[in-house]
Amino acid sequence: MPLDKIYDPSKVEEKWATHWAESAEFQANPQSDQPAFSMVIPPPNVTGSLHLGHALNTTLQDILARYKRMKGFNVLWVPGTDHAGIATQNVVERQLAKESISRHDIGRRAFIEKVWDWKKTSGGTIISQLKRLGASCDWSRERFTLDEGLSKAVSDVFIRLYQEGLLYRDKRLINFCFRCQTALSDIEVEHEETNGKMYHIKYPLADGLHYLIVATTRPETMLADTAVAVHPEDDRYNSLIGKEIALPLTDRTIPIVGDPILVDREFGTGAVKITPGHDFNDEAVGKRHQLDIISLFDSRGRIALLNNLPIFEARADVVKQLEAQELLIKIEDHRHAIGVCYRCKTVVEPTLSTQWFVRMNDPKNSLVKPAIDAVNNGEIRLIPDAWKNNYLGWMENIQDWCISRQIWWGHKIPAWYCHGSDKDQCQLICNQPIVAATPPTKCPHCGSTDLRQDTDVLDTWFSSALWPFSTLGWPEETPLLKKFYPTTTLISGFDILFFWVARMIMMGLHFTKQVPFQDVYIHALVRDAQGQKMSKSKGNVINPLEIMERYGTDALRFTLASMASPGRDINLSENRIEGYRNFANKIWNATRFILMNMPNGEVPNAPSQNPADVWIRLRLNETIQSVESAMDRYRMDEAAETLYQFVWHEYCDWYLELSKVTLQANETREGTIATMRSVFSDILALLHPFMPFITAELSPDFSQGSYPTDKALSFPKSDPAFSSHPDSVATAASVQVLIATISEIRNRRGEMNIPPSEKMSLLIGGTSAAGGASAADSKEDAIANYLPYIKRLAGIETVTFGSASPKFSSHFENGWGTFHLLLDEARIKKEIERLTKVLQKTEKELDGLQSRLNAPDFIKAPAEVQETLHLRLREISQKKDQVIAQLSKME
RNA sequence: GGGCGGAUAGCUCAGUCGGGAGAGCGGCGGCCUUACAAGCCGUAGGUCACAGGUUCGAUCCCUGUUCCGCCUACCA
Repeated sequence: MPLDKIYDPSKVEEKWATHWAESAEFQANPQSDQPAFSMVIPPPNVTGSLHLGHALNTTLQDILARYKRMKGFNVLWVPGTDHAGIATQNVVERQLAKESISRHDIGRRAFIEKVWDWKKTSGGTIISQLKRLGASCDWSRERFTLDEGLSKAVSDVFIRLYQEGLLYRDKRLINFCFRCQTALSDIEVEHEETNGKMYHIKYPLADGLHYLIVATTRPETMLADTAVAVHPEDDRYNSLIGKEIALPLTDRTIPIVGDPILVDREFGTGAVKITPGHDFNDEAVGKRHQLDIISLFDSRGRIALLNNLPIFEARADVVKQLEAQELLIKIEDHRHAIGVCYRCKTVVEPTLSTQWFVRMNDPKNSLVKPAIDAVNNGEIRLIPDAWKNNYLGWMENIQDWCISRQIWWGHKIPAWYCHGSDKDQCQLICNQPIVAATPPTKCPHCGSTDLRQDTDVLDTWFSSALWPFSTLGWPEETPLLKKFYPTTTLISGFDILFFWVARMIMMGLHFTKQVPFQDVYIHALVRDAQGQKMSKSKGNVINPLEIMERYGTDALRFTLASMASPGRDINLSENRIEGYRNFANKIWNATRFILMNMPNGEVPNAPSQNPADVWIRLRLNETIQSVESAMDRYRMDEAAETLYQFVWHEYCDWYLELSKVTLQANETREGTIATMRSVFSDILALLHPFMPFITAELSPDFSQGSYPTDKALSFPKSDPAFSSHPDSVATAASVQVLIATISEIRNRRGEMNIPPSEKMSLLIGGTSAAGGASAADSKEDAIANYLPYIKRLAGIETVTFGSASPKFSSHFENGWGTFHLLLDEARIKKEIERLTKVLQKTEKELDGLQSRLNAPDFIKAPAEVQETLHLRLREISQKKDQVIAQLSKME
């Protein structure tokens, strides 16, 4: 079936995506004795839909997976999704809101059912999009963080951490999002610079005579103040330490304390209101001075003391009251960072609350220390390693991790509390949670059967921290776990380095006593062409599915791969994608050309000695080696670029063009077809990890029978014996001279605008170094083989050999001799112009070189450097002499 | 405040044992040379952010400055 003239990805991609998703060829085999290679996908949110971050992440993993598979590894790539507690709950709540229903209206059980329903109908979107991208995951092993097995792992880990004292429940200040109605961990709070106000407020002393001025950005919290702090060495205030303040708007008095740690004498007024119930710093001050803690907000962020006003209205109200009492000195503009919820961007409030925490700062460093060591000693490699310092810095300052969330969608906390009535018997003990895998039937202390499970669920990141081993069956000793754990490589974006990667390292080391992965490849963010972060509000979001539609999935994949240079964000520009779409078309048309020359699908098997065939095989070998070297260093960008250059600018531009000569002659034809086909077949294989669709589509044309699966399709091997053989090397060198010769002639034709249709004449003489007619004769034989190539590719009709030096010609020299491109008199003016330009350039280059060589201390440079520079000097001055000779001859 | 990354052609980006600056796109000129006009051939275009330093020699190493991005932090 003849191929279309233009490659249309939409005609083939769907077919292959479906084929890969349904076939068993990517299923890993725990019984195989091939070397294992394993990865787990960073599970996208089940609510997700494909964005460019997913596309990049998945493409890089797929390239690696397919590459390793073709290299003979037993590859396991585990796919799956994350239940994404808050995000998913938000989605379903929004749906209910359309019917004016809140989750509380229908209750917890019914709501959870709704979420599962939603998951069943809509949760597969992201997975099918990953499949559409060509991801060669083992889809038979798809996991979900709320699967039974994974939930068992979560429960086990929770219980063990509790038993080891690494998990505790405590009433502490935590970040609370009143919109999501839940506590958040530290890193779930984003800091946003905003223009706020700084309020200066008069705080009268209890004696009624003096006052202090405090400065605050959150005046409404003053209702929960329990002290004012000053610096003990601040002469303005230190005599007041120990005195009392009559806190305005309340009937309370609060002490003035001296605290050198918190108070900065230079900032604000040097006197700080202390609100331990709503500020992390103040909480610390409160601990140091045994201050009371007052909580202002109810669970919805309203202040009971102010008629249940929400925070921002309460602020306005407080300001109004202060003004009325003439206690407000001034309001200044003030730029500062406020914390917002990473899910809904609502301002979060530090709030006193009882929550579960993972202890990071335990004296034995059980979780943190091993995770630091593993990266320090290279057991886990971060790539690029610039991330190491970042990682270590964060780990060294890590705080306890708040893991309980007051939402409904997620893993329920396996803890029960006794609500028994016999308070006298075990009043204290019954307040302790009963942590167990299965619901206890009665309180072990008082025997009461009134036990109620903790209503909170766990932070989504708690379950994803176990992902590399929970997906393989842990805590069971499954064959899968044995064969594929620790996983080989993790590919992740830097944005979840702390949310996810660091926690997997801690949990992995603690529970499996092994690293969860050996290499962590950290890729960057995809931005728009101007380097702006893509966001819905800016309207600059590029939808990968739309790109795939317009340019093809291979083009998108190749773009992402080739732009993924380490440590740098990707600014995705559409013209780059278009360029790689053209590349796919180039491959398509190269196929058409080759098939045109093997009309019956017959593949001759004769090895060829045609120079161009030898040359391209040698270059193929070198390309294979470069690609392998790049892949081993996780330089997918380098590998992609190398392939692009080789395929387009060597194989297509030169080799196929040169081959048109040998294809014309019966005695050379077969060998060329064989080489052309086999090299191209290797090219398709080399490109397959990057552009799986088009290569899968075209490969069958170059092999007997049907499309070979990845497992059968092996990565091309380089052939060092052939590459280093003196005959191959010599032939390839000659072809390089041939290419240079053709380029020189084309260059002159181009400058003079001589169209290809106009055939020209060439006179070839001996090299000036050898000189004389005999030298010219000896060259004649050497060049003879190459003349047909020169004629066809450079538009030459007649070639003569001789030592004459024609007056009207453009001339150049190389290893083969002296070439005169014969011109008619009318063109000489153009040639003189060209030569004058060349002369200027040469002189400039010569000057630069001369001055470097003449530098007084240049003798200190290494001998070989001196040598090459002198050599270059000789070459250039020789060239200059030639140009001058040419010019003088023509005048 | 601290830390990290970036600044190279008009645009998007490569480029480390320090020794002649590259690609794609765009521009310009010429070609339907029958695989491909999503193509072919040729060509122009850069004080490698700025200022110092080390060196025989710096896009590359060191110091400082400016601008941009990100992370992080208790300046109320």
